[in-house]
Amino acid sequence: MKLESILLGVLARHPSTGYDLKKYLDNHGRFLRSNTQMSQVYRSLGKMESSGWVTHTVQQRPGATDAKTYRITDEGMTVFLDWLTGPYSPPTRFQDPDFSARITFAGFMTREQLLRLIDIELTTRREEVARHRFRDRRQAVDTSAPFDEDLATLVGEWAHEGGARAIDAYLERLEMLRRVLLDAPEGAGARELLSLLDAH
Amino acid sequence: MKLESILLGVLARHPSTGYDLKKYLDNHGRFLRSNTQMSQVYRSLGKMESSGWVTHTVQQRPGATDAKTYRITDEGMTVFLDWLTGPYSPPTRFQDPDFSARITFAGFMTREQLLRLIDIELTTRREEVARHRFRDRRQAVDTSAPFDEDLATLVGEWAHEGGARAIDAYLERLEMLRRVLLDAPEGAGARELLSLLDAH
DNA sequence: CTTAGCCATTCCACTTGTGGCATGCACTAC
DNA sequence: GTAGTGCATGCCACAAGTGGAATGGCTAAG
Repeated sequence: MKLESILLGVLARHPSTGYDLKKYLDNHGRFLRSNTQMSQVYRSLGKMESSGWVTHTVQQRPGATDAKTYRITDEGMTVFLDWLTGPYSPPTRFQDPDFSARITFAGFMTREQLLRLIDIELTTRREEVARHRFRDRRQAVDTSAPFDEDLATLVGEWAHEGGARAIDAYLERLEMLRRVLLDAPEGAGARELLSLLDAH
Repeated sequence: MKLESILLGVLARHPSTGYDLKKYLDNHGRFLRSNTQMSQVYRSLGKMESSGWVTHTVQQRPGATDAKTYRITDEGMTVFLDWLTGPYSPPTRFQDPDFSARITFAGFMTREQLLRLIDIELTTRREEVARHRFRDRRQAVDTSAPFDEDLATLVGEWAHEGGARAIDAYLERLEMLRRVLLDAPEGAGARELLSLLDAH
């Protein structure tokens, strides 16, 4: 996940200062990235500005540091939409934020594009499960340090079981969203969509 | 999550070549890291060797590239155990692999160390839930690009609900493991521990 | 009155990771 | 036979992220 894509997505919704973006990443966007540094935000912003993807205007704050409000340009919007609706290659870990980062900006997609994205994610994860679920999990141990094999086995089984449940639940939720999108009539409003979600 | 810590952990269990380590990362270790490059593995190995954390011996493979088997040194073991049992600061995203990376090497911990780790993770995530679960999720939209607000609302609610369930399930599993560790008698073997796991 | 936290930006040295290329043997499947 | 995959290492340019410090005014709590 590129920080730039997230920043572009936020700026595509509304103009922000670097500080606002950092706040976004710490609050609403905290599932998209851990512990992003201020410096990283400002550096990305600088780079994107020199690429012509964003521009800024200065807000004078008498007595304090001036605030720069960044806005996405048409070119930036093109870059963002190309990323958002372009080819998606799922990362190895389903917990990685690549997929959620994209659907965070679902408002900029059509229903068809969203469905394509979901289908890719679904088939990838299903394959993953098929390949790894019943694989041999034992691992050789040959160490001079004290090693508690019983504890290792317990924790290993616990982790495997938990991982399996997590991915199963994830698949079910993806399937549910997919069904809602397919079942919903063309011009369904938010209320109608949400009640379909509840129904499933 | 440092690649180095994972590599040290694997080498602490048994000697491996760079290629083996890469295979580990693609199979058993695929939940610890997405898409690690060969070059990255070899570079880390080189750096760790010059720090004195690992050494290598050469296996001649007649006709093919020589294989280097890496072994952890006493110093490397110290560094690894310092990381493993040292202070843990949970990342923002509970899906990030920091916690699982540590418990992957639970065999090198005592039960008490493992319990401390679990307690830190538990209290952090509980606080996180308390702070964010019922927070206002609405976001301003002020864009010139086409934006489907109904779709955005649907997906936003779906994602929130799914995230909430995921973290709840995670908390429950952590609590369960904690209880098993507390309930198990001192010298319990693997079989006994696993049946306790099933019982919960 | 003072401490703490929020607003806001910038710089810097450094560490990590990405993505691809080159090399070359052995074995299997078509 | 030849294409693909697995074994095995290493080099390179570049992109991205880390972790901190410096600056300085504002507001609210104690």
